[in-house]
Amino acid sequence: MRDVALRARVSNKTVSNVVNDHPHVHPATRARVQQAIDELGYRPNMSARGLRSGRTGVIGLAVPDLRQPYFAELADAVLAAAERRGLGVIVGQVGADRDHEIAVLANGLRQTDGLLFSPQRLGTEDRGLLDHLRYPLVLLGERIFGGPTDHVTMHNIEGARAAVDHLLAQGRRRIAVVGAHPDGRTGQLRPSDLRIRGYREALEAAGLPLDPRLERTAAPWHPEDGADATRELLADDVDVDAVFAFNDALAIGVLRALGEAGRRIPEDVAVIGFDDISNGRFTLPSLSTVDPGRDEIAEVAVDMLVERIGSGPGAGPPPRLHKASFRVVARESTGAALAEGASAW
Amino acid sequence: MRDVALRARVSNKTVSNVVNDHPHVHPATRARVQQAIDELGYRPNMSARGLRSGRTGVIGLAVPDLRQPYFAELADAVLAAAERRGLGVIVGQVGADRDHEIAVLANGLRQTDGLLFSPQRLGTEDRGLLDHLRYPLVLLGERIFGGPTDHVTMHNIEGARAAVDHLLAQGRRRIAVVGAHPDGRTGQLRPSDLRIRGYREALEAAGLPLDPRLERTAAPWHPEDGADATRELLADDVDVDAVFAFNDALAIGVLRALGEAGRRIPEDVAVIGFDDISNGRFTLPSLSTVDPGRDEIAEVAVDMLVERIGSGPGAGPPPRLHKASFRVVARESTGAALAEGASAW
DNA sequence: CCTCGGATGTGTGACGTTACACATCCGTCG
DNA sequence: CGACGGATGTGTAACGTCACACATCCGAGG
Repeated sequence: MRDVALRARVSNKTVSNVVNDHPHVHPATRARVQQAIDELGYRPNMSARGLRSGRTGVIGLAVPDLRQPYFAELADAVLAAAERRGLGVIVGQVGADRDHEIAVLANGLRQTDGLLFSPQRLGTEDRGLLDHLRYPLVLLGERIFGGPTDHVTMHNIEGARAAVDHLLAQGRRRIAVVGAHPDGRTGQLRPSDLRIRGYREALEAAGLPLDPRLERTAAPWHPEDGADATRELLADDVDVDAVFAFNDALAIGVLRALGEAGRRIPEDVAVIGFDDISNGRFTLPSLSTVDPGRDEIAEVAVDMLVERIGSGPGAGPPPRLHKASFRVVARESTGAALAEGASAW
Repeated sequence: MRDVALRARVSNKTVSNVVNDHPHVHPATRARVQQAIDELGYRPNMSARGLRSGRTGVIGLAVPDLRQPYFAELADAVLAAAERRGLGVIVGQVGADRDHEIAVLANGLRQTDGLLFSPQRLGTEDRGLLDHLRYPLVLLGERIFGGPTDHVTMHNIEGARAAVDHLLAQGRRRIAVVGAHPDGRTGQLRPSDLRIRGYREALEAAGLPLDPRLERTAAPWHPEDGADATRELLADDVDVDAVFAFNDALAIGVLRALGEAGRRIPEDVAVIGFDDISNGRFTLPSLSTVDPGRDEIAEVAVDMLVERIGSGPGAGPPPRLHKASFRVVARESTGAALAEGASAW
């Protein structure tokens, strides 16, 4: 910077002013400085800027695993949202490791101004960990409620209910779910707990009985788990004309297991998932699903984080909870051939 | 840091020595300093460290789009490899935008020590752009050859040839490809050009004729493009008993289009893809493919970049080209029911 | 008993940037 | 015509860390 200043015959503060688009720089001076910058190939040193300003211009995103399409697409959305705001994103993979999650929470990600964190193992019972953070944090996903931080989530109950309503509207009456989890400790509010609640609400509202044999557990939510659960469902000889899988990865496994068993989709069994991963468009048949508002989640989460970073520790508004809007995406697997029907919220 | 030093009754520098595990610190002193660190909750300021050392401990990874499973899985592998070396990774999505790629190349990613870059639009003809970089760069993928930088790639020709050999070994004789590109400018060596070369070599080695009607173009390589190309192939009434799709995303579309047309897989038509994305395990039928050695690519690329960062500009070994080892993964879509047969290279 | 050298620890300054307080210039207004 | 104020530009001092050159201590060997 000093070299640029000497070459342009100005002080280095003026160079700084030019680089940062400060006002009160004469156009001629600005041009001279810019030329010197170009000639010398000067580029500001981000570490020094970070040291001086206390900001790095980089945020962290901690997700369990990018190989899960949902998180890859979430990362995509967050990266895009951050780039629009001139921020870099350091991505960290935490895995499904509770200790690793605690470590990330304790330290944040190095070199970042704040963290977007989508925990998979930590739950409501760990909310105490959030009390004395040294950096701005915005939580994504369902696993911690009522903590002292901002939280962006989706309409799990309502989305699940809309998915089941969609199946009911197609005349289905024996609707199974795949992806339930055994009851956890009190206060656990996992996505599976919420989604099964939406399922039960929808059935009850329709005056249909609940049948425990229709509620199948599956964990983790990978395709093979959905396939296994479906094979067991069929082996138990339960009467079933539709399956609501708690995410699209499970649903892909459900499609596969039904296909193996010779069931026609959607004629014999309709299938709907949750997440709207892009792959669902290309399964055979294409997969109906619930779009949980991923882009909105990313936008809002980055906005909240930026605001927290800007307002400094302690200050700023009280913790907020934002639920993104969702819609049912009807495709072939529920017999809604081409209609991308929407059930907005 | 000064607070820690005062509390532990040592100098600044000794705190630094403790933090950095330098030798020549008395165990008792180390313990006292560590206690002060814990009591004060001191955490080193990475910006200052970066300013002082000239390193940030963060590398950049620029990929076209994380929604493409191949790149999501590549990112996963790179993140894991970087974490093992104590490095952070700033991920940038460049899209399929030539100007954006040039901009990334010109500037690197902010706040990073070096860049792993997987270009999608830049080609051999742009190699001049690499001549005067201000930062260490390692290229991933096929699109630039013979430039002045390290380059990690896969065995495109050999992998494609092995895929076709696998089909030939199953007795297939009318093998189509999906994913060719129209001839580009001279010197273009796109993956499609290389993979089609492997295809032709395999056929010629087997004494089979080349049939232009069997070589179908498709771009970009998304599932719908594979489905479209397959529909056209079938509409043209070409005799075909196997399809080699140039990546797994295309192959998923191929499976779909064949299914729509009532062709049985693999009885009527065998299908093999390329990339070994994890989703291929869960299609119906499961997808045979070529594992291009993604983990090896990530490991080697990060190693090379770390080495370049360490050796400073200009120094270090001459540009290297590393080709990862590959293997054919035989699954149901080529009739190899359960065997995860390997054809190592 | 002295010297020497390894182990241990210290002070100072500089990395590149920006904020602060301050100078200077020039046109305008009373 | 003098004073005032906005526009424009300057010097200096930090931000937190680590490297350098340098002290000091202590035990071993001559």
